[in-house]
Amino acid sequence: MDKREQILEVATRLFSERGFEKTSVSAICEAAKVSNGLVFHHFKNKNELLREIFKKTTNIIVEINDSVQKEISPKERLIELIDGAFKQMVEDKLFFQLYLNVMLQPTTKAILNDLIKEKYAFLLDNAHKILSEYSEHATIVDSFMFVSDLDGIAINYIYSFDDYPLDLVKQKFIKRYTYDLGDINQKI
Amino acid sequence: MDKREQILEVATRLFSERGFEKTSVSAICEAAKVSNGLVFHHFKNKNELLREIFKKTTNIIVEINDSVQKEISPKERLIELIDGAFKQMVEDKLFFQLYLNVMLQPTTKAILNDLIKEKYAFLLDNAHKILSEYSEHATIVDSFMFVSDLDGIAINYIYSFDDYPLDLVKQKFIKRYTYDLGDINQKI
Amino acid sequence: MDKREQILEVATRLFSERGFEKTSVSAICEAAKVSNGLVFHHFKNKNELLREIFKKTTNIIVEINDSVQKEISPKERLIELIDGAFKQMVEDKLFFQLYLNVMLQPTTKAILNDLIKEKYAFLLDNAHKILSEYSEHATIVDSFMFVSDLDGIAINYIYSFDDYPLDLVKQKFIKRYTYDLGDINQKI
Amino acid sequence: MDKREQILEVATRLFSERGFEKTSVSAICEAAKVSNGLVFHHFKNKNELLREIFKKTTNIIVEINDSVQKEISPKERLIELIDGAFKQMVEDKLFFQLYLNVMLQPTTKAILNDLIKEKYAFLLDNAHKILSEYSEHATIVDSFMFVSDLDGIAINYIYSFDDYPLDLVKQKFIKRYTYDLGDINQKI
DNA sequence: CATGAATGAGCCTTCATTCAT
DNA sequence: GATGAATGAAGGCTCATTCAT
Repeated sequence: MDKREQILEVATRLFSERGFEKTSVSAICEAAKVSNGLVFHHFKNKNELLREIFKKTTNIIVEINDSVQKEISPKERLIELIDGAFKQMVEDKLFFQLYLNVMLQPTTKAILNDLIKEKYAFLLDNAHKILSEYSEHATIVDSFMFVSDLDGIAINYIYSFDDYPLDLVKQKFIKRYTYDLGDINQKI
Repeated sequence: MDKREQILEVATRLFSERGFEKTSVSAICEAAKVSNGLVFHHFKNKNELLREIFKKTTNIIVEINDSVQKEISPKERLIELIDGAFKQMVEDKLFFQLYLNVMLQPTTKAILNDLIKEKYAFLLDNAHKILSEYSEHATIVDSFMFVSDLDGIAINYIYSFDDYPLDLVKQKFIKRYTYDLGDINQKI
Repeated sequence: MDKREQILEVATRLFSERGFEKTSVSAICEAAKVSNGLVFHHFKNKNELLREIFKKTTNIIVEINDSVQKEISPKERLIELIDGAFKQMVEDKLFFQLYLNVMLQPTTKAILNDLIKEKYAFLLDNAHKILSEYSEHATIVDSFMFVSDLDGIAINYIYSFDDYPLDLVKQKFIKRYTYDLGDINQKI
Repeated sequence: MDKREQILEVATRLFSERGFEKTSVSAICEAAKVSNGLVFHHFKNKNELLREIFKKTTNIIVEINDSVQKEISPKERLIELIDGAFKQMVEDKLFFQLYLNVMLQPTTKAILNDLIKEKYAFLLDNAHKILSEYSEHATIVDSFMFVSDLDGIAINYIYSFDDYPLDLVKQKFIKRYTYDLGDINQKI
């Protein structure tokens, strides 16, 4: 049983649940049944551990976006992208918690600045690619909004209270982007 | 010069800039030119100080929403609400930072749970009122999305990198809500 | 009973006895019957504590040198300076231990670099003044040697083994400097 | 390439440069390009490594003193001894650093106590032999002072600041011991 | 109301050392 | 001989909080 992996796993969970600052290295070690020193044998320091986790977990995003590359129509592809994002909100709540938590905390944001920037560019780029394929009127502003909208929904679903109507929101969201771009933009 | 007020002011700024966890009481006292013990004379503890600040600052939200209650058409009222929200993102960046930061941090969220819940209900309610007045087809789901969308835009504007096209986003956003609800919903 | 003073006192003793690196802050606190945090309330950090101690203790050197300024002949003054230095080796062994220890440890030397430099310049200067008054042939090289000699004797007396013949050394030392400079230099 | 030797070499350098306490075993291993465990395979522990190094390096002293045993006059022999000592200060600064550092650090002194004692006795003895051969009036006190003087000069040359006039000091030092003992002692 | 000394728990990190391979 | 994962104690330091004045 790889103890390094074990540390990563436990740390990911605890960082997500409690936040980075509020998760002590000792807490991780205790939960991972590992000595205190081992963390620093495998990772330069707590910050580097966070970076490692961030890199690893954000690859999920890439995978979602990549999985959409099948031989389907642009519209279906767009819907599938949205579908993937919503599915992930439900299945990887922890991941989203970590992602948002880390982005909104000045300290942690500084630690991960380069990685966040990179990932953000990727998201934007991907959204732009799929939106453009769907509608020739899609602008970069639409991509910014697409990403913002998903973030906003994630935040409200995850951090707001239980009664968030995610399914209904999803339906409206799909309608918004399949209708908006396909028809509205061109009308206006 | 009221020292209690001074503490509140400085603490608000520091909490916003550095995050709650990363702002020590001593740091606040130093910046406010006040002795260390005074904070605990005026506030039960650091958590209570945060609650006080949260209560005070979130009243801005209420005020924005209230200021919209003039004698104007529902559409104008909706536009004015959106306008106010976007204006605040620019003018009260710090306030948004604090708000988001605090909501996405498990610890601080727990501290403020009741207050956040209350404020969230208010926002939702207010959005619903204005949206309903504008379109009879507006559902509660629209309100959820309206709030989500604004959160998402705020997050991306504030925490993403400098090049967020806030003005263009705002225009599209207004279009989205004046068009969407007025026409689309009723079609579908 | 001033706890700050108490910390300084105990720390001086422990630093001298065990060396700076090998004296933990906790050890100081335990010995001074003071809580662990208090050290950092009064001193910025362990290094700064050392600097404070160094400043305070090296003032003894200044005092010795100053106490020689009576209305006596240059020769008597020189002898009195030597006398003072030897007396201090015996009475303030701890101080010398600290001084030498700190100067020869790369880390601590770095911490105190400016202070050591300053103190060294003072010693050299003072030696030069007194030697010059005694003999017009005294050069700066004599001052360097005077200081070196005293350091060497201190080191050997303090760190070598019990049988160092300090009194006899002192007699020879006085002879060396009263004879050497008065007569030899002028011959050569 | 013998890894044991490599460890010894690197450790000697690092101990001299940074001091024993401030040199971690890992630092040695990294610099020696050797695994962490190997040190403890070859040496019982860090202390034993220091002892080994001390034994090895202090043999240089013996060699200097031994190299003086040629067929020359006592005065020349004395001068050559002094010459060797001064040359070493310049050439083996690191060695002196280690030697002084270790002697003045309570912890390390304890570790090496027997070895230091032994080496000190040797130095004293050797000085005494050479001084006695040169002058029948030389006493054991002269030997103590001879050793002290050299230590003092070394300390001041190595740890004081760049401007120590070693060459001039050396000239005066030779004069002192060739003149002092040859003439002064017998006068007084 | 206001100060600041004092506390003590907890945090991140370092490090000598052991041990299975 | 050689590796490097693993341990656990200890270190310097931070910080919310209390309390005498």
